[in-house]
Amino acid sequence: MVEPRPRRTVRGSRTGRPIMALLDLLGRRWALRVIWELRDGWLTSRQLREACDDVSPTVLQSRLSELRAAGLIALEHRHGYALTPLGRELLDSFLPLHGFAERWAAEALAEQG
Amino acid sequence: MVEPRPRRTVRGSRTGRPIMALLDLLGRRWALRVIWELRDGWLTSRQLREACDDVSPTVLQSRLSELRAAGLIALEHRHGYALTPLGRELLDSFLPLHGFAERWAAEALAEQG
DNA sequence: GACTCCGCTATTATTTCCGTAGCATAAATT
DNA sequence: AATTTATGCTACGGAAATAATAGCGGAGTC
Repeated sequence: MVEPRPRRTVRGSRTGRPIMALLDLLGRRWALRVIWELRDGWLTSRQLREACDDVSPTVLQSRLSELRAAGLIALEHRHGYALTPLGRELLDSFLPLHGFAERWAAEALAEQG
Repeated sequence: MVEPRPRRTVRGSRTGRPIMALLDLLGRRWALRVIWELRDGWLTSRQLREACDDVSPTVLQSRLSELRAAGLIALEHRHGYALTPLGRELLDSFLPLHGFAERWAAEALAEQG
């Protein structure tokens, strides 16, 4: 699967707008989750696998490659994976989602049990 | 495919934490994009289809059903689809992504042309 | 030199998604 | 009243992405 990059046409968009490349990248399975799980620091690929409910290594490695190519995470020898400054910035950008998820849960419970 | 709801175990998570349900929901193809395209108001399902680069109606309808069940979008007769107040809140939560995408593009260009 | 953990890959089955065509309904047009 | 147009939505077959399991080569450790 092609690695999404800004200013390049991506899966589902012919415009090449950066936001589209980003939505393609983040819309792939486990991509958001991986970034989320790296919020507190380094994780080896196996720790990451555990953290993501034993995701299959095939997809995990795909996502890791893509996220690395996108410059959002980095791999350091004997440490594992971590967010780059850019990746950290991205995480901060959707950190409000966590708070939202809680409100969402509250509202969904109120409505439908 | 099961519709993700908070406090319910979802695809890829046995914990039922709301954030996991949300990441599952938003991690599906076109989910983020649909919310994004609804940022300026009502769109009929066909307008939405066009806006999403002619996404196949099969998947679009799946995402629309899930997003409706999650209470993030609503369908009104003769108007089409629009974000609910909750959905609007979600959009606002990841609106910073747009700004991030632009910085990401700038940085990627600087690094690799 | 056997252990352990690392990042990563091969293979096969399953799930999800795509592309095309088309349905039933309802409003507008002629 | 008949036709046209647009709505939300579905069926079906093929393509693509993901899953599950097993295992590789390398690097440190004891």
